[in-house]
Amino acid sequence: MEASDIYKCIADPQRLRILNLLEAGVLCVCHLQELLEVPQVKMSKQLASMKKLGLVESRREGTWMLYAMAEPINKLVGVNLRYLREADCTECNQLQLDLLRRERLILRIRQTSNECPESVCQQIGCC
Amino acid sequence: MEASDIYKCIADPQRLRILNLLEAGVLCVCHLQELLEVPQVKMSKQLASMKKLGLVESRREGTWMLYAMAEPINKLVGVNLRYLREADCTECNQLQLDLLRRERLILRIRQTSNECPESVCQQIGCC
DNA sequence: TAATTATATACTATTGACAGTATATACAAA
DNA sequence: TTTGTATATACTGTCAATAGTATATAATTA
Repeated sequence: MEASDIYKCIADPQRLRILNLLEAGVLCVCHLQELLEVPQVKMSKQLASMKKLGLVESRREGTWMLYAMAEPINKLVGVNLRYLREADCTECNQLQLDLLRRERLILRIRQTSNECPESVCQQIGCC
Repeated sequence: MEASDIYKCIADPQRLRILNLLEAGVLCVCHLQELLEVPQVKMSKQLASMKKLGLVESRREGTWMLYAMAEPINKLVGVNLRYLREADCTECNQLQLDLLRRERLILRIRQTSNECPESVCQQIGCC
C-alpha cells in the first residue's frame, strides 16, 4: 500500500473523521452515520473503500456491523491523526468535536435501554 | 488552507517528490523536469497548483524561474516529509533517491561551464 | 528587430471519484 | 415464512482532476 493511497483516503474530510473516531474505539455503521450526519449508503461506501485499503476492519454482530481500526494502525494515518488533533484548523477542530460527540453518544446509549443489542454495546463500550 | 487541500496535493507522488526536493533547496523548473523526468507542461502546471495553494514560491531570474518552499514551510507538509524520508515504502525510497540525484545534479552543474546563468547557479548552490 | 530559450496558459478529451437512487443481502423476530 | 432492521452493492449521471497539444508570454541574444 502506497503513501499516495493513504493521502487520497484522508484527503476526504469525512473519511478522516471516520478514522479519527475509530481510533478512539469500535463503532457500528449507524452510529458513524449519526455522528457524521451522512446518508447510510455514503457511509457504507466510504467504510468499504477503507476496508479495501486495509485501514479498517469489520465484524458482524447480528444485523449490526462493527467497524474498528485495523491493527496495527497504519503508521502514516497515526502520524497524521496525532498531528491534526493538536493542530488548529477547521478540520482539526472538527476532529476534536467528533471525539466529544462520540463520548456523548456512548453516554446516551448507556442511559437508554435497548438502543442497541448488548453484544454491540459491549464492544462499543457503553456497558 | 485546509488539511484536505494539502493531502490532495501530496496524494500525487510527483507533487510529493517536488516538495521533497524543494525542501532541500531552491531549484528551477528545468532541473525539476530533469530530476522527475516529466514534460515541461506538466511540471509547470503542478508547480502552479502548489503555488496557488501557497506551498511554494517562485522568483524569476532572467528567463529562468526559480522555485522554493514557501516560508515558513507548511507544518503538515513538514510532518509528512519528515516521516516519509525515514519510512520504508516504494514512494519513500524514491524520495531519498531524488535527494541523491539532486546532489549529483548540482555537482554536474558545478563542473560544467555555462549550464545555467550564474545568478541561477548561486541560488541553487552550485557555485 | 528577429530569433531563441525558459516557462506559462488555453483548450480539449479522457478518466476516476462521487452522489443518488434503487435494489440486494444478512440476520432477527414474530 | 413473512416482516423488519441494518448494511452492502449495482447502476447511472455528474463533475473535477489530469494529460496532451498547441500557443502565448517574458526575457535574452544576435
